[in-house]
Amino acid sequence: MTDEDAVADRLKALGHPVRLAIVKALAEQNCRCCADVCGRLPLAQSTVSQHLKVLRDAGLVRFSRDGVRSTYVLNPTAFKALKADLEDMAALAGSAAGSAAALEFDEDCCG
Amino acid sequence: MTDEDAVADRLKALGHPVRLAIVKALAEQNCRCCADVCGRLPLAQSTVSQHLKVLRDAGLVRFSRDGVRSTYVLNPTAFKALKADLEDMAALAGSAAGSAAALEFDEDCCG
DNA sequence: TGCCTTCATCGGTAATCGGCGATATACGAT
DNA sequence: ATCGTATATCGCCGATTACCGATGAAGGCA
Repeated sequence: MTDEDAVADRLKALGHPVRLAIVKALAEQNCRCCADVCGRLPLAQSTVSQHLKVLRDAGLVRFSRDGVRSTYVLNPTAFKALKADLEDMAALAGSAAGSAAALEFDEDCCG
Repeated sequence: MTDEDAVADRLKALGHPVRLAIVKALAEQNCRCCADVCGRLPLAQSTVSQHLKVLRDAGLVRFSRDGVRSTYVLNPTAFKALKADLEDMAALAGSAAGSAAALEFDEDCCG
């Protein structure tokens, strides 16, 4: 898996409203087991477990089993990396748009 | 569509390696038509057009028709907004992880 | 041992996605 | 009017996703 694909996987993992809600839930309290997350969402436990697995596989969430419970914690490193990627894209988008505006007077772009 | 869903849609739109490559291509040169993007990717024109539509529908890319050509330009506002969302999440993840680390000495979390 | 709780995984189903070729649209040039 | 170019859309398909209920695995407790 290339680096780009890993970024795409993480973005894709976050690209679902339920998983965004799960991330929010995990952020609200620092320590959360699966049942807690289930309690906040109108979804079956199996569904929530699968979404948690997606976040886990993407590396966005760390997980440890404590006896019967599983504890899920957001992985700050992954989120920071993703933030940096978005920053890069935003910078590129900004400069591209700036140049494009300048080119409104220059019709022979798109060669 | 709620605000959260819009964020999810944008993340989802970026959550595909081909679409990331398209964003990169659009960023490299400030002005790009569909054929240019097609030239960089080993995909059929119809496929590229559909990916561009996904990016367009998500609001990540602006588009205008100049005669026969379509010009696609990255939308810096959308990228900045997404960057801000990721910053928020990274901050939440950071504080949550910090508290979780502190809780390594406090076993009675998770109710 | 047997029961309860917690969570993960399996199996099935409906919906969506990603890709393609073919076709449609729309414009410029001849 | 016709042709060629550039792009969008349609129809189709195989693969994947999202959801559920049911089942399985494993710890805690009586």
